[in-house]
Amino acid sequence: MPRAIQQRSIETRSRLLATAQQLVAEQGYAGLRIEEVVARAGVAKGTFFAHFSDKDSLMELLIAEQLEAQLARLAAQAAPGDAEQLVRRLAPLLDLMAAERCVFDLILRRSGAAAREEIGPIASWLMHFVELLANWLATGDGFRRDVDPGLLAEGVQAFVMQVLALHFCALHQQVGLRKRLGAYLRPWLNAAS
Amino acid sequence: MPRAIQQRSIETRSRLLATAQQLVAEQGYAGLRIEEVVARAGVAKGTFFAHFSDKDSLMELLIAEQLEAQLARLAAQAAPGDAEQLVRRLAPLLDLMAAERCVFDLILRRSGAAAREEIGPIASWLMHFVELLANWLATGDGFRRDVDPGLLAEGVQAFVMQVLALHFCALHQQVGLRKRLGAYLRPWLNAAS
Amino acid sequence: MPRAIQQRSIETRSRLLATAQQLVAEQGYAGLRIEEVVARAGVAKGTFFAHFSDKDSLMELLIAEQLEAQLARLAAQAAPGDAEQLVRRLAPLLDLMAAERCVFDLILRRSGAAAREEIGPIASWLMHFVELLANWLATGDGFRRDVDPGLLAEGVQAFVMQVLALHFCALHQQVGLRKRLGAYLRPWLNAAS
Amino acid sequence: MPRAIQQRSIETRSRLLATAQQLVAEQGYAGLRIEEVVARAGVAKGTFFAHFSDKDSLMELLIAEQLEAQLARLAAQAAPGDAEQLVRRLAPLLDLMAAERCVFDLILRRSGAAAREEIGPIASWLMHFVELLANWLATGDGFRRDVDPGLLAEGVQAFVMQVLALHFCALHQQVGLRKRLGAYLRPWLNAAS
DNA sequence: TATGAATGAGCGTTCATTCAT
DNA sequence: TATGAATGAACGCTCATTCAT
Repeated sequence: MPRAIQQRSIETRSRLLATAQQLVAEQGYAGLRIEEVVARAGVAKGTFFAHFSDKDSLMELLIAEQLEAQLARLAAQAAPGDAEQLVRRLAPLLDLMAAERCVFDLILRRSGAAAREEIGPIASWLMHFVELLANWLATGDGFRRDVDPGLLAEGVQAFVMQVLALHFCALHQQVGLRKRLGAYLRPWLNAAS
Repeated sequence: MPRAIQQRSIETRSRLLATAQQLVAEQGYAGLRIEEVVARAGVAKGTFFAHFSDKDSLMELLIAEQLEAQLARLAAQAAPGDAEQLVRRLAPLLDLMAAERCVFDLILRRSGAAAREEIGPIASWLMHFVELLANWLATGDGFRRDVDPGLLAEGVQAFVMQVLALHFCALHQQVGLRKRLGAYLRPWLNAAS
Repeated sequence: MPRAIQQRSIETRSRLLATAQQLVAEQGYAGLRIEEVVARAGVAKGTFFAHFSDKDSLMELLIAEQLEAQLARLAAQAAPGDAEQLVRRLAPLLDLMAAERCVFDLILRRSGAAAREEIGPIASWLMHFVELLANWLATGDGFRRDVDPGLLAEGVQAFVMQVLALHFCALHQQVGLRKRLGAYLRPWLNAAS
Repeated sequence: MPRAIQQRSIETRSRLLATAQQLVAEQGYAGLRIEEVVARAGVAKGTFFAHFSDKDSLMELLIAEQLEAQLARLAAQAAPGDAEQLVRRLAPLLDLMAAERCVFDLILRRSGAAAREEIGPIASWLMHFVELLANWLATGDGFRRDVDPGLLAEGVQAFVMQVLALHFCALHQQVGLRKRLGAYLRPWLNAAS
């Protein structure tokens, strides 16, 4: 008879999460150290790994949480009418992903798992995100109709990633994030006029 | 008063490169160890760091060399007529980049520098690659004309990267590399029929 | 919530110390290699640095241990009656410090910390050594009374160091160690006769 | 028939010395790198070692030059009357030697060579310094007469070194340099009153 | 004399992860 | 569940010195 998960366990886990979140807020994801997390949470290192399979899993949870919040915000809005509007909608998401190189890396690393069985929080988020995009693209008048909205949505994903990848290499590119995305999405999405 | 670079220096450098290449051939990029390189090349560790700033720089050179070889091969060919042909042309390049996760990672990390001043071998290669694509896209009859070929070419880059990123996440996806790229490139490139 | 230090940790630490001591006995302090220590102790290098901040810290511990042993031996003896006797008492200590250049260097580097808060093993030893000297000098009939014994003791320290410094510069000076120290200490310590 | 030393050689040597002096002025002795010296002097590394046996020799020359200047200044003055005055006289010398740890280390390392045949610039300086001290101590009325002035002078050396050694270990001790030296020298030097 | 490429041997570091208790 | 000591494997680095040309 497997016992219910103990109360203490739940508390420890959420304490670890909260602590990690705090540390990320202070020092960013790149500066996150398990050592610090456990020290501040007042547990042993081993305890951490009893709750999370590895560091990436923790980070994935934290990042996915932020992404989900943005997704919820997007989902609450009406479909954008054209590429221009879409870019504007995506701006906060871009900023989130562009904040830290390692965040983008993790997203890249975990995003494709969408095609597999074991779907993590980020892959799951991405699926929903692409679904939302597909819905939008199927709805808006300004979008092309000759291509499957699902494929279009994946293309949007590709361009978002491209824009982010360039962002992390070339300096002084913050300004261009949205502009560049717009340049890609207009010919990709817009209905032939 | 900088004097000429000595012959010995050139030899040592190329010996290090050749040795590294050999080791990569034997064990892959992921298995490359500097200690092994210098040991087999018969030079001191300090000598390595006198020639290359770090391990990544060496790897970048090796990878860029392979990429350049492919690019030369492509450049010798006539422009593809449509997306279908283009995908076929790009297949060897895809295989190269898909061979090892760490290779793709390095390419991603270094590719965007194209927009900056200090251009490394990979960024330089990418520039030339995109230029070639742009030329092709400006030439082929089957490609759309309503978008700047340079932008089209960047889009191809985006889709190549997307396809590769997915490749490394989902297992058993090798088969899909080309197919998936085709699915993206057809609507992106083809002239409206 | 710091818990108790585990037994295993204590064992590992003392194993490292014992191994290092052994290696010093075999090859001297100058020949001590961390890699050898960990290899022979059967622990990982990381473990070493979890126990000692760096190589110098380890050496300081080992040296301090020997110095402490000598100090204990001295402390067990009655106070010397005059400078002559004092020099004879100090001979083993001199030999210890004169055995290796790097030992003396470390002692010099660490000795003065006596005046600070963070007192390492050597500085701590030196404090006790000078205290013992002061006690002796306050007791013996043959020592001058017009100067504070603490200051006298510090002077002895100065002369010991001088003698050692000379020892390491001029070759073939071993013979002179005690003689030279005597020459200094007689006028410094002896009661005006 | 050995040719005279070439003019070019002399120039190179003095250029190296001047350059090194400049770099020391900018970054201190501890920051001195042969690489920088030769780069700025516009010669090859090998050339440096054709002129100086090693880095220490160069530093010894530079340091000895400063020490000699101070010694000349001292020699031009009349003998101090007592320990108090002596300490005041030595203050600039103390400051010089206390400026950098590595300077003091080099002096310590080279000072004892006085007892050998191959006398370097620092050992030579020290000999002269101790001679001057001996002269002074033989002259001044306030100094004890029961001990050979040469030995007394060596004692002064010992206390100077002691004071410097302490200076480099304990922080915030600059203030105490002279005071501490005075405390030692008074009982060591002063005529019994 | 001058050159400058090569040497070399070991240190300190990293920190997510494992595992015996 | 929780603990926390131990792991590990390679990297980057140092930079005065040597030596063949």
